[in-house]
Amino acid sequence: MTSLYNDGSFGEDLRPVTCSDEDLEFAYLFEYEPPCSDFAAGDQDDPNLAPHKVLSPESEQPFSLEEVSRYSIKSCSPSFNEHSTEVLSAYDNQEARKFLDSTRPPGLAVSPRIKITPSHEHYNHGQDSLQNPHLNISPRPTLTVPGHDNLAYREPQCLSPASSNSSTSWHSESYSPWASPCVSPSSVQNPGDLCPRLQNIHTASPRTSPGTSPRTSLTDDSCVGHRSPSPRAGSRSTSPQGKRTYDMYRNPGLMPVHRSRSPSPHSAHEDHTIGAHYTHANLPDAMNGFGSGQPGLVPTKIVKTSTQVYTLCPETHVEGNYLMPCDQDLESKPAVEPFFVIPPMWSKPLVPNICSIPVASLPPLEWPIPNRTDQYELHIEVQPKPHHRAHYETEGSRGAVKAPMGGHPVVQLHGYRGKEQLGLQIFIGTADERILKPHAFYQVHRITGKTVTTTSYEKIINGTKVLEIPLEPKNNMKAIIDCAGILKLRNADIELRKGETDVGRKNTRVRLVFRVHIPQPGGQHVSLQVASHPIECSQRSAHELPMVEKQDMDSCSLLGGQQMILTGQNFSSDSKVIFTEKTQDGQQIWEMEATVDKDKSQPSMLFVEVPSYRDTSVCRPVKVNFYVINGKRKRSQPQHFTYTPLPSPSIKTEPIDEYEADHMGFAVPQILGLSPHSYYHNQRSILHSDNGLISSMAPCQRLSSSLPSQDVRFQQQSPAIIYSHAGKSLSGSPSLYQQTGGMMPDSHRSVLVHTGSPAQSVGPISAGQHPSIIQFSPTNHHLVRVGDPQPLPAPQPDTQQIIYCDGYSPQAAAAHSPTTPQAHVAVAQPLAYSTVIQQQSFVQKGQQKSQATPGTQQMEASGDGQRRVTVKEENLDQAYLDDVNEIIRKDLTGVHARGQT
DNA sequence: CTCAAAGATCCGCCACAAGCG
DNA sequence: GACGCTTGTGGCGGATCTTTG
Repeated sequence: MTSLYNDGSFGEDLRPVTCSDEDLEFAYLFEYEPPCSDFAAGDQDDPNLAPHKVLSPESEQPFSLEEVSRYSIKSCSPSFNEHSTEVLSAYDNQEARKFLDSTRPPGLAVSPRIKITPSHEHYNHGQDSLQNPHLNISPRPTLTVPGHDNLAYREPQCLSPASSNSSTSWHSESYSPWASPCVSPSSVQNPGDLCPRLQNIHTASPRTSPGTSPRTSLTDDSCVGHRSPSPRAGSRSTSPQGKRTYDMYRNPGLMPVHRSRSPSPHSAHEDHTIGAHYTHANLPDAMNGFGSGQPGLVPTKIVKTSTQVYTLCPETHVEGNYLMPCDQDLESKPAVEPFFVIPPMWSKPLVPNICSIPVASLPPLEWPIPNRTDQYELHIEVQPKPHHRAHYETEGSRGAVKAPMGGHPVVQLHGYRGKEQLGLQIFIGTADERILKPHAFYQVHRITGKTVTTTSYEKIINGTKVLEIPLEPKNNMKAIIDCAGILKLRNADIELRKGETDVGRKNTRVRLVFRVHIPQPGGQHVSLQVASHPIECSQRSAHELPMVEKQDMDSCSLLGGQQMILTGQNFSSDSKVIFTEKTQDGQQIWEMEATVDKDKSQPSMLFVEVPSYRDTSVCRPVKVNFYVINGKRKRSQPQHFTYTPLPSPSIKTEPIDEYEADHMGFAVPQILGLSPHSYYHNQRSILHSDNGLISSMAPCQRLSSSLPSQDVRFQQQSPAIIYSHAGKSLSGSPSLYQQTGGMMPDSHRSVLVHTGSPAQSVGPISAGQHPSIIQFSPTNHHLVRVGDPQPLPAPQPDTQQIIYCDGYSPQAAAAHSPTTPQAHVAVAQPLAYSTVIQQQSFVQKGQQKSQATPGTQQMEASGDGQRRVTVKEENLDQAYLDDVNEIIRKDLTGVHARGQT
């Protein structure tokens, strides 16, 4: 297998491309985020978006079907230009690189990240086309790379300036990042082998995201049986949205095509979505803007499907580099070094935006955002079921996420008084204890069909598929989420992605994340986000693993004895409930099986008698975990339970500790309407804390909103106000963070982020205090300090600012790279700051010898450079740990240095 | 190398709606 | 237009094969 990546310079567009060596010979691969409404299409309602004619370079007439069909390159960027084009060269071909470096046009970067296998003959069709004199668009002198004859770079330039961003001769083919990046240039390896009718069908990408691909159309039923050995071949779902056999992937020519008699009620928008596909028949129209009126018809992948030798025409630079076929014998030049042309970022959405706010103005998906302000609240009225079997692309849809009691999740925006509808964005987020971010291995999948009542649109934001559905005042700003399924991406595909550090294995829990952006006067907007409870997406776990959804109590006295009712799934008569206690470094120090009342218990309910704690003399609350286990390795996620000390006048008051913090934390989710038993609600409070961090960012753009700190509700939710409750120095009292970590499942790892100056006073961060942020990168596990070298403008005493970084761009945000885009906010060292990083589930120990407690790293320094670093470790994965420790090491080094001075 | 678990794919059924006679 | 049959599609449940640790 060969893995291709586009270059990191395109940040968020890090897409792995995995091709079988047999399939891959030369491919232009990329995905672009958007839309390109001015490409080969137009908006019938908007004269400014009138279809652009894509003219044949030869005839200067719109492409004909025949002409298009002669081209083998399957799509193109509509915007190849000096701003956007990048040439990627072979990773290990220094010679080629040097050559390219010396010859490439300005503005074209050469990436060393591509590895590719030699070319193969795949697509006679394409080869013929490339040899077609009609394609000899530019008779410019060609340039060959010594020893790499079929290196090629081509920029479509054959278009008039008005449509100069359009392609010349490409078959469009979508490439979906969530879809398997397997690119099969051999879409039709041998057209003659296929159903003759299929030769004229340009199928969807073999890995096209189901929900994103407008269905291809079959011209002849006779082809159906050809591709399915099933006795019910004709009746089996042939939806390109879903059920595809593995063979179909291997041979996309066998891809089913759509002949729906019941088009989706949203089909009018289908082609506005990403990943549009074309048939040969409709491609010319699409390219020429005829007939479609579908601004979203944007090819998202270029696949050259010929072994034709190409040469670079560098002299044309921006305006006209073509991939020129030449006559050199490929076989005599085995060292094929293909180039990959990477598209630009397009900012225009493929879909008609419900949300009118430009994507570039919106916070990245991995940014934590509160679910409420004093004015608005985004709330999940009905949570999704804790299990939902995600479907692979090879499968048919497995439907929309449902609610536990039937129906579907419901989300409502409270407090909105406007008349305009808003767009509710939905994406699949992580469900571990880290900062919520888009899940690398799952994507939201738009469900359409008769059962779906909610209109939805798809878009990609920074590589994450996002559904957008309208929130309408007439519906009381409530949306029934019956259009959101979950698509599972293959682990291998995602793990190959550059910069991806997460592993897919056992990473099967997700959350539905909902966002809304509420425009404010003056062009600002308030963004709110809420995430659902975790959803387990694996097949097996749905049948085997017990899951606790609810517990009727979360604490009792040390003596135990009380009955606790657990509600959940997959309980059995053999289910046991085990209470455990672990130290901060993850060592289990207590385990006790609770008594389960088997007579009362049901598959969805367990009646448990809470065991007494091992030491009933302790005088402080003790947090433990329990889990349900059905047998070997079939245990639920750990749940949380707190033993409270027996009332005694002799109990002395302890300093602020985890327990106190926990209770503070609990107040938050309750206010938010989340289950107090869910660990994740605590994470929400983490996020809120981060929002507090965000609020400290400067120089940033204040986007919203004025929040009276006197609002009690907001005080209970706002991190800034929570801070104020904490008393004085934030860092001096890490309880806020400990509480969060303390509630985390043992099996999880976490990195919590805290910022604040010890000198900071209560309330909103004040001017001149230079708060700093160590922000855990959602993707790469790097910590990025976001400092503020400049005194912050003093916020109004009664306001809270939600600030997004100035200069934020999709590229930056999407990069999923902490080192790129936000660099402009990672500015100079703050004059004084404090950092508290708390990790749980560490495994590495002993790096810091001056730990106050086992498994805890703590470093303090006082004085002007007041800094405090507190790290707790409990069973964190090593990889995880390494990243953090590196940051800590540097941080501590700096502290030491300061201390010495 | 073996094994088990998890991932990925495949198979087939059902319900329902639309097309059609 | 009603009816019944056929077909297409979505939505599963479960089995099986493959990969991974």
